[in-house]
Amino acid sequence: MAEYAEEPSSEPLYVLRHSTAHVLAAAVCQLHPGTKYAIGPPIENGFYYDFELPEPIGESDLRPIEKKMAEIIRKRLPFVQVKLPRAQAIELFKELGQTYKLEILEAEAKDDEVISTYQTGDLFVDLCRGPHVRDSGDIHAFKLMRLAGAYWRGDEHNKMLTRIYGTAWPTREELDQYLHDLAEAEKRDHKRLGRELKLFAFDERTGAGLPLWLPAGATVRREIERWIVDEEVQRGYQHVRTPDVARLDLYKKSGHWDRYHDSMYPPMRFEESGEVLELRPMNCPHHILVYQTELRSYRDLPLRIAEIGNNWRFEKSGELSGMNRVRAFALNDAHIFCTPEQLEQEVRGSLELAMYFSEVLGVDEYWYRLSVRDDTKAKWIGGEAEWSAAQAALAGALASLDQVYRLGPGEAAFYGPKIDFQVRDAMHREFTNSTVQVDFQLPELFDLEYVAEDGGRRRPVMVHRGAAGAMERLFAYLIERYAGAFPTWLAPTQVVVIPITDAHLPFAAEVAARLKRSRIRVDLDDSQERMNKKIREAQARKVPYMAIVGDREREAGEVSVRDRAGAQTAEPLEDFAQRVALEIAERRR
RNA sequence: GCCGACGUAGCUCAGUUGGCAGAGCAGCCGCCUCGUAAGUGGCAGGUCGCGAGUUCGAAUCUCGCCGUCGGCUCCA
Repeated sequence: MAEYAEEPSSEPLYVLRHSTAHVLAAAVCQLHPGTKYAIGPPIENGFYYDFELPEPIGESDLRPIEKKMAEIIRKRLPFVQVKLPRAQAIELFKELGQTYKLEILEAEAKDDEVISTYQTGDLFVDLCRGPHVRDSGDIHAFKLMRLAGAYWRGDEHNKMLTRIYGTAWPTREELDQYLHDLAEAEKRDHKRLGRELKLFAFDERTGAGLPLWLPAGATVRREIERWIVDEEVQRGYQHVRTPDVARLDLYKKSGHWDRYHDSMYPPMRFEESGEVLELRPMNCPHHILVYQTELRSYRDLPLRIAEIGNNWRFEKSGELSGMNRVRAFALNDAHIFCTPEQLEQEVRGSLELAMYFSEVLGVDEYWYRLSVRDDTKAKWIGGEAEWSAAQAALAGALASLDQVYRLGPGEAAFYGPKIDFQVRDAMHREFTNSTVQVDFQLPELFDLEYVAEDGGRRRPVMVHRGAAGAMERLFAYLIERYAGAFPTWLAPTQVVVIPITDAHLPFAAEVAARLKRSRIRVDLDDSQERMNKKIREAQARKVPYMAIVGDREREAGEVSVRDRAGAQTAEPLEDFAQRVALEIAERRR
């Protein structure tokens, strides 16, 4: 997301949106005298502007603001750049009572710097590098979208300002297209499809952020999990099962309680015994305990402990979002214990596995974020040398795979840097799916050791990795990626058998039985409905194949196959069963 | 948690200025036996999210909770 530190850009769309933000601010100041304006950058698809308003406003106030903006646009007010010495700029914004602009000037401008301001006619003046369109008449198509609160400088300890989001386009047609695309994206929304396809449900009686996986959704998940575990075992991972709770002390020792107790479930305290148990927010401490069940030799390393582990995090209510952000989730987790020499190779192996999972599942639009520390010292533990060794291993592994990445300063885990696989949902919001993290700190905290060749004790390094991420978030992604039309191997129902009339039910049952023998998930639609209705319903459920049978098929031992794209073929039942089974076995997309 | 919006039948939504709660789809019971996206008739279904308050009277107004959505913050 764009910030005030954002480099100015002369890209035309960027300029247009930035200029529209100025017009928005001008309109708001006209309608709400006494408004202080903070920052108003262009962003992907639009712009926003943050205000401190003299009185609270609601969404019904947006319409009048749009009208005022249209008025300003009709006046064709020129955008004029005025350069001022810093002292004079400070004087100007002081007179205007624009304290946020003063704060920016004082924090970011050097004493001798010439300050750029932009005037919109005589209505509005902003601290701004520009560039801008020539005059407000160059703005042809915009719309205010919504209202939101946003903390000044993105810090929740600061005052919350009122943010107005808008969108702007060169032409009316492009604006309409954008709005149309938004509506289309909403149809792919996993929350909507989750309900329509009966994949999962939320019920306030279980509590916020606690999904119920319905039979169809649980089927997709089971297929993914079976395959994941199988692949990992194949690659030398050792799958374990560890409990969802542990003594609170375990998380105190790991440092998690200290840092994250606000978003951990409250400890369960038992009066009689004095025991204090805690729902686990992640799996690493348990896997460390697995490591410590034996004295480990260098010959055991790398030791890859894996589990699809349930994690419990009490996310703030406003942070919950469908399946993307829940309070209970299952992570495709593993912790690799290795020597420093093995580190880069293990990172590389983890990346390759995550890439492979992504490819087979169809997570095909992602990029790598190398998440590193920033200079907020208190957030990170461990020494400089370890952090740079960790970062070198991560960057080295990416380089060895010829992958480019973007840096994410301040996005590291508290114990070390990581590579995050970043994806976008249907509404273009960014999420982390897979992750590979290097950790020198937990081995230290838990005093992990292995016996080296020379008989001495050494400290292993840990790689934390979620190759497919959390089942919930992955599912949300896949639902949106496929708009609910899963590849056949994942589809909850793979074939619906549809008899043309009740007279064909016995043969339809035979067809279903034959398909089931090949472990194909098949439904026989024996409802009292017409064939057309049954086709319509199978289509709505996005079932990959319909096997439609009547007299002709019964006589020939065939099925009439209609796929969900609408293509039709007639083929022997045996051929159909085999080709679907093959498609499933190959996990074809 | 904070800002804004929202919560009416299983789902999607109507419900005038406060005056007897509606439709379509889904469900159930019939009839129809049909060749590639909705055959047809009937029946049933609602503490209007929950709890207070205002009022002769509240789905509608006020307040507090719960939940959902969009942002902000957070994301081990």
